Amino acid sequence: MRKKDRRVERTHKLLREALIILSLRKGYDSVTIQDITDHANLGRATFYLHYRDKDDLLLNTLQTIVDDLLAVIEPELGNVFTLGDISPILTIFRHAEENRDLYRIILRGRGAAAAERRLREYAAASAQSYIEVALHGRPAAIPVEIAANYFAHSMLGLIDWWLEKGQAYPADYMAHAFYDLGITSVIKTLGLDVDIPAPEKME
Amino acid sequence: MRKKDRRVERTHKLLREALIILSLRKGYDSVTIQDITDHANLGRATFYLHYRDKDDLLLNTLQTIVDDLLAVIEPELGNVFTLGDISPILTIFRHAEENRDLYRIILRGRGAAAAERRLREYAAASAQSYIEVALHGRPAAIPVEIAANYFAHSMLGLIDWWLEKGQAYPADYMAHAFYDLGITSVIKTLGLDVDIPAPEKME
Amino acid sequence: MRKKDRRVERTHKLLREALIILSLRKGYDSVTIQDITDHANLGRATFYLHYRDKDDLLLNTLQTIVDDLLAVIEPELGNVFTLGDISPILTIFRHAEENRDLYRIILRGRGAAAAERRLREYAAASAQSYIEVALHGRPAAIPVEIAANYFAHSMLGLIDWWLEKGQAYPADYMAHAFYDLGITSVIKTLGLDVDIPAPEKME
Amino acid sequence: MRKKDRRVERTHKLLREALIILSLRKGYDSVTIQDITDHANLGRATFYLHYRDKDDLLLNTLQTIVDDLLAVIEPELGNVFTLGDISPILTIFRHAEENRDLYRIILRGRGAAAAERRLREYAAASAQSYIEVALHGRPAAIPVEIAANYFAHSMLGLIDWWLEKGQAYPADYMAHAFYDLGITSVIKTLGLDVDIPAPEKME
DNA sequence: TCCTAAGCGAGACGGTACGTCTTGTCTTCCA
DNA sequence: TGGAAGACAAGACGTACCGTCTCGCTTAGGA
Repeated sequence: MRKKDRRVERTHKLLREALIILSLRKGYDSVTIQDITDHANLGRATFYLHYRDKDDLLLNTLQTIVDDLLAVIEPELGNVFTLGDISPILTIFRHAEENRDLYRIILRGRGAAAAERRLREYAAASAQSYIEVALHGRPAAIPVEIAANYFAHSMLGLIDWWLEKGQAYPADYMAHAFYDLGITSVIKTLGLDVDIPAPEKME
Repeated sequence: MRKKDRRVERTHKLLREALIILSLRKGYDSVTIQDITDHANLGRATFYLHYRDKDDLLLNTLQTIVDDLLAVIEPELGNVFTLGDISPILTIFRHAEENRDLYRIILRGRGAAAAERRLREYAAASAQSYIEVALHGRPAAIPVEIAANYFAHSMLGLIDWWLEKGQAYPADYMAHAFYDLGITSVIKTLGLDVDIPAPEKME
Repeated sequence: MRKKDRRVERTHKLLREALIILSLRKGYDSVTIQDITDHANLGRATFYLHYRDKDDLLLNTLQTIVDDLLAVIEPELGNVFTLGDISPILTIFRHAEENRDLYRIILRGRGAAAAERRLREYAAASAQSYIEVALHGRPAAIPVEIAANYFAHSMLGLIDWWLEKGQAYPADYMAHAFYDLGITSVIKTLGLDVDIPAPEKME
Repeated sequence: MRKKDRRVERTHKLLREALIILSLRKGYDSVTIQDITDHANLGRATFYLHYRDKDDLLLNTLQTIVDDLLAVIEPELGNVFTLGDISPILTIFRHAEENRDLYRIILRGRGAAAAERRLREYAAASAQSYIEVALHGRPAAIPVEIAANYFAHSMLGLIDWWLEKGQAYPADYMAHAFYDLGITSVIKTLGLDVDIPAPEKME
């Protein structure tokens, strides 16, 4: 088997980075393919050897980040997961903070719609499957899909606002606030009877 | 003052309607100015006599809808408002249902980003000011802006999902679900001690 | 009826002139659409409002010149035409001299092949029809199409060489030389018995 | 010194043949390097190991053919040559017929301009030098270069037309026709007093 | 017979031009 | 005088080739 050209990986990285930097600077959809390749010191045609269009590049970039998050959060959820556990929420907010640039581009609309939708759908689907696991087949007081979508959209909406404000609050603070605002009521509204830790004191 | 040419109003209406119809058919930002004016039986240049660009038209359309909602909800809120009151929520979900086409275009991303942002910011600002009124200066347990943004994003996120699903649930049902999922926890997290009506039974 | 925009005619003229000048300067098929529109001070897209591609522009330019030639030569041929008459030959060589730039671009290959072919075919067809008229149905010693093509190609070949050499000889001299070299033998080979004027003296 | 790899010769042959076949099929300048190397089952880069560009390949191919013609015609001309001799003309038309594919590609414009020009110039130069030999320093009635170019262009023009028509007439017939149409008049116009054989009867 | 340089396949890359599309401006004409 | 028609500049799009290059594999021919 032929060894894959090591240049390709470098090219992908350059393109991803250029897209993020330029999107922050002038807005995702004012960014031109030419802008990207100029910034990456590549020929414009080279872009098309690797990606179909700008959205394709963004979606690929999103995927790498999502995979990264999953690698961290999956084990956490898998082991000792209860719906009332705050630690995955903490992980998510911290991950968002670390990758704030990409999150902002995707969440703060302006054209990155395909990526935004995919992320929202992904979050909702994940929430739904975890809720279903937590139910063990018991009936829920309201349809699970409503609760799951509520959860996903409210969390992403809050992250969006938080990042856009320049992270005026620390990630852990936001995670706790979100936990108090959203998680507990979701659990109760669903009629689940889990052990909810008392809200910690925050100053 | 000169009376405004009645034709102008008609032109505006034709353009607004064309934008909505075509956006639903092929997605807001695949719609071309030419598409719009063709559908409205107007010359393309005429468009520019009235609006700066497509976003301008959409924002104007949004404004007419928002004004419409305000005309209904303002009196409600002004009179007997308590944070625990579900009736404004009902009004909002019903309004969304009636104007589902426009809401979907604005909320379901794909390019209508300026309008989406404006709507979200407007909702968050409204929420914040009503919360502040309800606090009468008492301190809140968490920053009001967090709660307000949480509220606005989660509601719009839920509406978005609901409309996109083809309104599988009636507006009143959704309003109650949202009330249970979001409002009560917002109130409690803020440390407000209002009279929360017991969740109604829904079948 | 709407009167045609006078700008269009000006644009056509600018494009034709730019094509000719630039083709002489750097060769027809090194000339870019961008080159043409830059030289004409027009936007590149404007080119495509008027012509399908570069060949289309050249063919249109050719047509205007051919029409111009026909306007002069048709009456000559129509009236007192005999095959032995030198005056149409004179007219052609003079016309070539006046429009030397365009003739050179078309005849001196390098890509203007569609135009070259059309011109050659046109010349051959014209020659053939005039020969047939001159025959009044009498049989010819060799097929007319051979003689006609021989005539057309040899004349255009000679014009090509002459122009490319920088017209080292006057048009009238070339016309006489061509007459002596080609016309008389064509007439005799066909077996026509026309009155051939004795070659004039040239110094 | 290393002996040259026999594969090279095979590669050259494959490329030449691919160029000819594909040029006939879709026109010389619609043929891409990729087309050629695909057809020859070679890598695209390999092409550039042997030729600078497509024209280079065609010119090389032309050269092999011209050398081939010269090998036959040179002895003929050298020995018993008089301008009135028809046999070299016969040889040329027969050679064109045998190599009709290549002749058509080169003569029938469409982009093979460099090769066409070279062939025409070569033919004209040959003609001129033979005429000069025949003159033995006697003055000619018209400049030799005019006669030589007339001769070269008319012959190639006639061959072009003949091949393009699908050789509706046999090579020998065409050679005689050309002889009658062109050679005799060239001789007479130059003022040469050679022994011109009476035209043979053709049916 | 081995080994070693050449021939070659594969394909990334920078570049240039193409023809298309949409935008927003402007001008001319018509009702 | 408002709108229709449409010319125009600008500029991005995705595609197609070009010629260059690097990387390894294969193989022919000299040691």
